[in-house]
Amino acid sequence: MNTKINYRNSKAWPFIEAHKILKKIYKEKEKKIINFETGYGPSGIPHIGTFAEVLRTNMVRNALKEIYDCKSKLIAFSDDLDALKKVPEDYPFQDKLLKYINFPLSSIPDFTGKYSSYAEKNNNLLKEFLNQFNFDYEFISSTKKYNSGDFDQCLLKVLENYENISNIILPTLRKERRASYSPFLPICKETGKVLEVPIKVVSKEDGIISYKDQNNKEIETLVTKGNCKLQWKVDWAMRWSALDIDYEMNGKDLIPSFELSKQISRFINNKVPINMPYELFLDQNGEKISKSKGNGLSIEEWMKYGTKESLALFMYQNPRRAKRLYFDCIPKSMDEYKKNRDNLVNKDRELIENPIWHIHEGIIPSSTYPVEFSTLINLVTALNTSDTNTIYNFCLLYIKKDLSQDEQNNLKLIINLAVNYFQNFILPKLKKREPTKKEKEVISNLIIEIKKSKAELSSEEYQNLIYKYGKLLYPENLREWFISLYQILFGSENGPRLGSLFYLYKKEKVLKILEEVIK
RNA sequence: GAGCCCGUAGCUCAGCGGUAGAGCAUUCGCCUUUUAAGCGAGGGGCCCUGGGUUCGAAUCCCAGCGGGCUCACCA
Repeated sequence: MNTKINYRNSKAWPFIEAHKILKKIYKEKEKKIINFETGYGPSGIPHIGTFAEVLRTNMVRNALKEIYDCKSKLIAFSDDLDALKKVPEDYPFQDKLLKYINFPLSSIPDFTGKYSSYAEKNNNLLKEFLNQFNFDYEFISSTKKYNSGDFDQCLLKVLENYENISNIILPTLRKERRASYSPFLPICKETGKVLEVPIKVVSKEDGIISYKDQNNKEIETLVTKGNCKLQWKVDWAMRWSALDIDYEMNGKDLIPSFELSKQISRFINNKVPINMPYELFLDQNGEKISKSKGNGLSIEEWMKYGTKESLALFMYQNPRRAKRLYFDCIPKSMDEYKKNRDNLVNKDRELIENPIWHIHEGIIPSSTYPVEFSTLINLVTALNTSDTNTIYNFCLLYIKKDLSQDEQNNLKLIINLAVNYFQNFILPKLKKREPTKKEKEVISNLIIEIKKSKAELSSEEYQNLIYKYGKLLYPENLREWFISLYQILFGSENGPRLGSLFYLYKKEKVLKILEEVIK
């Protein structure tokens, strides 16, 4: 911790959140470790929202580290004992999965055969994403925790307060649902399904309840040792106590649920984390992003066109505001990242207000890419090519200074991203125009002249030739000539300096391109 | 019905007590050689309305109007 900085006045939200934690734990003298939790439901592939939650929670954790010397832990908790409620629309083995409705996710096979269960596959996808960002986290499987008995003590407490807890939930439910509601969901020994059935308390001391199975037979079961799962709002509250959770974020859709779980926790160990609700991501039209609709962006899609840092920056900005998440966000975020990185000053005070500090957990990279991403996209568009070497060499012509190894690597990296962006979003919209009869004539004369030259031409020589023939066609207004060439060659009104481009392409390729145009 | 978010340039948004900002769009000027991947110059705003706090409000508070999302099945 740097004592010179007054963190208390920081406007950066991770510090504001960290101070809320500090304020609370000052009262708990025994506190040895601060636990941050993020939840994940592995019923489908990880959502970008889940990812955002981990990223943002980690930013708070990092801010806390800066102001308070204390151990902390980031828990990624997977609700893999939850029952499968419906088959995700994009899942390839629809029919096979349909047979497993109401089964715990961790008990469903993975039909690709690569993982031990359906939940395991999705859990691993999440871990892969988190590992890409080098998060330091502890992954916890709900199934393992229930089965190991780690939750037993808290489960018995829930049973002990069965009536009190039920009374909190029941008023929030509709009549039909009230009849069948129970905080405990027995896992059927015969079928393996998670049952939503009314239960009777048999013995609070021994932790035994009973329910009627599908054949109307009265079955007794322990609530402990993985025989029962808690209904989720109770489950959430139980987890706070069992895992001693100090901080947890949630989407605004869970605000009412959080309030209920908070009440429930009074009957367990009364542990309620500091909480920050965040706004949900919207798509281009302002609608909620959902996997089934396929709108908005997935993590993979972002990573195809932007760096992980640009994604992290997007997640950092204004978590309490609903933000539209679509393709246009990527170049903007890429440019803002560079701007923030270039604006970095060494003053501590300003450093912690800069998103870059939070994105990189306080360890600032020594350099970033040497050109703005949007400029690079313009270049790729102007060159109308996906050839990364040509683009790279043109960049070097333009930058005119030596690049460090890091900068070279960064440049190569974002050129690939820019090419992807160009191919998917710009190329389909470009329309090259046919040259007029006169233009064809002039271009073919240009071709002849280039052919005449024995050696390779320099960029100046190419440029001179272009001027020479342009003057024949547009003696008063050479500008028209260039606009025409750009339209014919690239489908846009602006373009690169043609002499330089031809020089990079070399004679053979230049001739090929020009001949193609006048066919 | 309840909760949350948002109303700032034509569009998308940033700013969140101290002279109204960016990108894109638009208008004008610029191609025989310091980078047209553009460059230079301009136009465009009762910062939703009304009240309050303040020396001072786009910014904070209250009320309203408008837009949107979420929850009230499941998680």
